[in-house]
Amino acid sequence: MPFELPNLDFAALRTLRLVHALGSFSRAAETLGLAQSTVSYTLARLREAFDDPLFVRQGQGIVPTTRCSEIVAQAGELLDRFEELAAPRDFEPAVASLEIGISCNYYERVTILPQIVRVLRCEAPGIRLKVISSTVQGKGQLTRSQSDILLGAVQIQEAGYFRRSLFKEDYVCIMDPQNPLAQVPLDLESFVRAPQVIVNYGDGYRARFLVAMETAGYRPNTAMEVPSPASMDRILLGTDLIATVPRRIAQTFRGEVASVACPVSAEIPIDMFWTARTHSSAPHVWLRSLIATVSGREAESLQDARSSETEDTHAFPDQSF
Amino acid sequence: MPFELPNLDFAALRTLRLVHALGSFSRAAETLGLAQSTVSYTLARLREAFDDPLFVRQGQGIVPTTRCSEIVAQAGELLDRFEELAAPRDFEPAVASLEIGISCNYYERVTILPQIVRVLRCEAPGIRLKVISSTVQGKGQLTRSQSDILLGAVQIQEAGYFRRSLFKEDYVCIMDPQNPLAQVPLDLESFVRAPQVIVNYGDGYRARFLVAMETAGYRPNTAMEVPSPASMDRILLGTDLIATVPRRIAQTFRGEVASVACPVSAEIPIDMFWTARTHSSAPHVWLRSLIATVSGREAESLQDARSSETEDTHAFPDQSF
DNA sequence: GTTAACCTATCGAATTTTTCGATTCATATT
DNA sequence: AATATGAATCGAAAAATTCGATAGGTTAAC
Repeated sequence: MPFELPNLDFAALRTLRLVHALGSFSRAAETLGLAQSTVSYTLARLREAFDDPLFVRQGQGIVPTTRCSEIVAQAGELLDRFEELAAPRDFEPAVASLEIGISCNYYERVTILPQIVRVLRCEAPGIRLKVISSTVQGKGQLTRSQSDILLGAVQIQEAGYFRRSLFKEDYVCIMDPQNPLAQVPLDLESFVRAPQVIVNYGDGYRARFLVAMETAGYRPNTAMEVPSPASMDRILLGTDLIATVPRRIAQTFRGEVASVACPVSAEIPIDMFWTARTHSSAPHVWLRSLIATVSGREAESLQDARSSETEDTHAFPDQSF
Repeated sequence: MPFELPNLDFAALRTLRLVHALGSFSRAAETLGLAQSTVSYTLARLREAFDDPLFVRQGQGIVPTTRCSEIVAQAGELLDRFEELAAPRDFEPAVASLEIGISCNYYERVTILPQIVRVLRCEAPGIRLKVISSTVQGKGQLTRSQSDILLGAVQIQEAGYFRRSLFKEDYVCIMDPQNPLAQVPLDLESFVRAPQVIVNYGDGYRARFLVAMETAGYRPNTAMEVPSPASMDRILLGTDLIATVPRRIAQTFRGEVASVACPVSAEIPIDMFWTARTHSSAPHVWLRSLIATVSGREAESLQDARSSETEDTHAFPDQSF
């Protein structure tokens, strides 16, 4: 009996990964819906199995040992492979019961999700969507399994992610219907001069039309910044302000505000990303296909986020290598 | 947030692998020293997790489903990787590959690092040292994991740091060999009067002999300040200036400048600090031991940076609680 | 066609592990 | 000092795993 084979369950590895990601036992417990003492006990088992303190106290919080970071990296791969292996191979939308995590921002919540939800309630009422704000962390949320699908105008260069292009969006300018600018096509000069409400998405992101403007040497007349285009109509009505928002956002204000083409042309490519972990899971394949379908015709082209390639057998397959 | 998160432990995967190999629940149970019903129960869990019968009865025995064989192949890899991951990390310098961060200043880079590097290239060529300037932030760099080891004449009062005393250094005065002061032992009065090049280490630090002088009521005749003792010889040669530097720094100028004992006695304790984060990591233990060894005999005394401390049972142990 | 041999599945009880709430302990902050 | 934060620990409760015994099902032998 020289060696005792270490034993752990995958849930323990998930806990380890989460503690590492959050830097806190208590927050991990909260996220998992468990008591803090439970996480503490799980960590004790992990410490035993790996014969390492894993986390040591430092200052306010905890800091992972060097070995811990190695382990988390490896364990992450093990978990992904296991979850891929255990992913359901077949499912019936009508009876399947599971939760799928989607990470996206306001734009996708407004333009894509409502249609998805409608279909889901009819055809797959057992699929529960857990939508979280991606802000600028969408990629990390995917890799940490905090979400299964990432939607948005995101660019991921690295290998290890699958991508499907959904559609391209462009900008329109919206304003009070009384605004003189709403009466005629908007020219560039008027656009640049007009007092604008700029959406800054809570910092860390600059809308593409702003980048395009700047590249062309213009600077908008920023009268106000807000973090989200939500209820922009309420802001604009009765003012001389204009706002430049994606076309589909503008459509949600239909009737309330006037919209005209934006003289600065900029495209927003909206993509869907996922990882190998859910790549072969039947419900995920189904949902991704649904998302692509409701996103419209443009969704026919598709690719891997990485370079390579395969083959497609479904109506709206995720990927062709 | 994936599906009904499947959970299994690695022991279950081992059982699966064994059953697959032996083609029998009972023999697997026997091999594992378990009851047959236990294996049956484990298989029930596996069947649930993978949503597949895995084994179906045929004739005398059982036969694996195709999915089962896939799973066994994958699970075998998962098990191998897990066991590799959980295997006690015995550190072999010759093959280890990792980076270790050291925070120190010019003095330690000149006196300690060259010897370390020499040993490392022979015995542990896979260890990459990342040396950063500690200036006066060494402690913060440690706690922020910007470095793993801090070397220098540092005093850390707080708890949470490990310390090992390396050696004590003293000062000598160096000057042009032609300097009259170089011909006889230097007396205090001449020392105080002599025009000095003062090393200010880029502000924020005052050399200990300066503190000692001031305490004794003397003030040096400062002719010049420089941030580092590097190439001090080039500055001194052909002048009447003197400089007071740690003995081992002076030795790097050997032959170029004359050096005499400094009449102000001040000791510089050179210590090594680290944190719990790397305390139990085999490569770090090994390197710390190496640093202590090449730092010489004086390294035998050792303590914790915190209050408690004990004696030492190993040749050059970091610490024993 | 019955029986014997050989498996796996299942049941109830015993055991072990996991979880929880409360408390304690350690550290940092006021 | 006092307070706040967060991990460790304790005892009790809940859940899971394990075991022995037995049931159910298939094959081979008579």
